[in-house]
Amino acid sequence: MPVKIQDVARRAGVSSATVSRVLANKPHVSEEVRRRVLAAVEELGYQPSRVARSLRAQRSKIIGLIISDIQNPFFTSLVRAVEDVAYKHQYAVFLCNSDEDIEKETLYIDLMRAERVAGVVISPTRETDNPCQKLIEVNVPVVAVDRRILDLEVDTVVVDNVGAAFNLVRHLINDGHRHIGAVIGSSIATTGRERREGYVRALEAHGLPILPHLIRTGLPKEAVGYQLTGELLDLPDRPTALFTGNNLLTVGALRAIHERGLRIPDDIALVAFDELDWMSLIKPNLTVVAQPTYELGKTATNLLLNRIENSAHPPQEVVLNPPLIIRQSCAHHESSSDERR
Amino acid sequence: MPVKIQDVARRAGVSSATVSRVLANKPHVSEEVRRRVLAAVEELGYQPSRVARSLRAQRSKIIGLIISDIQNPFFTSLVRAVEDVAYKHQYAVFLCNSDEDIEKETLYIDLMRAERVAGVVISPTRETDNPCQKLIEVNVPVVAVDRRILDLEVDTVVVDNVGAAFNLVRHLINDGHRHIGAVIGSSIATTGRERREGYVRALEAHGLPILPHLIRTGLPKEAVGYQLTGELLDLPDRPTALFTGNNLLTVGALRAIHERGLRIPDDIALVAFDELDWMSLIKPNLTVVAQPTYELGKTATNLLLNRIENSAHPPQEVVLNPPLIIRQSCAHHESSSDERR
DNA sequence: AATCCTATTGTAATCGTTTTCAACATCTTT
DNA sequence: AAAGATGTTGAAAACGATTACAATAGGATT
Repeated sequence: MPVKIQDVARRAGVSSATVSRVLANKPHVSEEVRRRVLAAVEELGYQPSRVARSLRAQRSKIIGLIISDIQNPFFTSLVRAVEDVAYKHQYAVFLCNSDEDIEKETLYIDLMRAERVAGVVISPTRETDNPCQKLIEVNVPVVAVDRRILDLEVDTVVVDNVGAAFNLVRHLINDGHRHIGAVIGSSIATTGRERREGYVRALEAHGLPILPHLIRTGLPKEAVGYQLTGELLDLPDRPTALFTGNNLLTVGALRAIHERGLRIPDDIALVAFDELDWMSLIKPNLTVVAQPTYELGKTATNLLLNRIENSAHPPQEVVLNPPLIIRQSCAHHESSSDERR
Repeated sequence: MPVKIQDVARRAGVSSATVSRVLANKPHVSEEVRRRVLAAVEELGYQPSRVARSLRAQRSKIIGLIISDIQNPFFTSLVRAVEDVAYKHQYAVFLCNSDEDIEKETLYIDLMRAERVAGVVISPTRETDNPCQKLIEVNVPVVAVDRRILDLEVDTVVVDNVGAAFNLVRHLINDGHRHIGAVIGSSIATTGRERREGYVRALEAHGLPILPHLIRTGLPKEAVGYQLTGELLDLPDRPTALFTGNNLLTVGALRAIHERGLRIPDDIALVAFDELDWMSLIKPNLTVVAQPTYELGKTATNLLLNRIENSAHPPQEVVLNPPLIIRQSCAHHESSSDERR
């Protein structure tokens, strides 16, 4: 039904090869013919079939984007960045929501392969045994963003999770806290593992004990944050401060804290990984590490496009440093000064 | 590079036609051959090229999704629904963020056409003169969601904006408010126009005057909500209550209200269109109309898939009724009782 | 046993591009 | 003027699947 290159060729009185050459801005076409072809294209409203092009070129101008939770504002911002960059380069974006589910992730990766996408940006559900392997095998470029894939050689864009978590927890310690709870994502994914490590290192660096029952982990969802925080708050030796390792976990934590009528920072101090734009509306404002989400997505997509152009160079790793933003959620803690000296 | 149907055929000792028949579960294939083919597929890890299929079938198994703001949780939830339904039916989703920009929307529509997508779900930037026309012309099914396209015959899924806005404003009036400001999206899009209409009708129904300077409109973004609300609050005859017509406008309004140290509902009452999941964290909880966002996306996608299967039947319009949720942001207003009797 | 069906399989055309190769024309160089 | 170089164009072969059609074989019916 739609008009095709043959129609344009007929209208302009040339062959389809010539039309193709004009459209691709190839040399060796006379001005006269070029003019006629462009006129025909205009008149017929011709639009090349990207499907036919993809088949011929053995590669679609599409990039796949696989994330774990489209409803998480962190990823939303990342998606936005990927989309912006792709749009500028005339690429379309396949959006896939893996839901932290490895089966779904695998299916989507098969889909990417079947669609012959030019490349994939992924925030992998887990660090090892990742189905991305299948893409690498058939030479589809992959960029890991936010989370790593340990056993594959791919371009990677992450933040310094260990350092940032370390800074957050050290801040609590410097405020006098000695009994600090952690609500973090599970260690299957990079973010959970590394942020936990930052927490542990900060305690160790200050000679504090690592108490396993103060570290709670689970899927990075609000309901889980609510649940885990509740468990910590109801402990006989309730922590005086909390570190939450993910924005949704933070929302859940806040809900649990509010529900118990506890005040921040008087009853419990709170530092959080990642920021949410509406957080300035709640009091007190939270001390957080602000992730450069848009930057993350933009960098990843640019890396991917580079790799698509030229796959020769060795994989790159970009580590961004998220700033610590100190606000009012963790004032100086008095009582603990008795405990240590 | 990837294995193709010919490779499978050779391996199984049959022709590619037979392989195709097996994979499509067509009749007239002997059990013996079917077994051999499936074994070959398994051994080679064959995956059909969806690109070649699309070319041959003159239609991709892809649906296009064009929304105006991926960072708005309303759309995020909608995207999620579309993605879920598409996934179940083996469709991939092209995500396009139009940014309320008609030029970008047009470019994306051209892209959809060039990619020969099976259909498009769109929340159109404007009601009239919509570029979707171009899709209809080439028989690509379109479903409008959240917002209408007035001059095209397409399936449509929206909420009862007029009714819901009417209910919200009536609630304020019943609480004694007589001087009510409105911060709404501009009337180019359905949501802005219809919600404004609901506001106007509610005032009229109660014999209240429509004061143009109390109605502020603009793009549905937080910064705009902040700006417009600020203007209303700084008026010499500041309204005693506010109606915000969109979730992001609400966030901006809250910021403006907080910044001026005003209390809700004592200094100013507030009712809002659409809900945000973190809103339960701020006090007081807002009286809102809760949009069934997931339902919206799900219904739209199902309608689209139906239309793709069978384009014969006349366009449908589904109108969902969002519930009014009364909370604490608009207590009874005393002073106004003097004004009217 | 001749005829007709039906079940199974293969051949080849098709979808809409791009690109290689060859053909021809024109221009330069000797 | 012959030879070679260069510029412009078209014919045809890919890309990888589906499918209309033909071909063959075997079984049933007369």
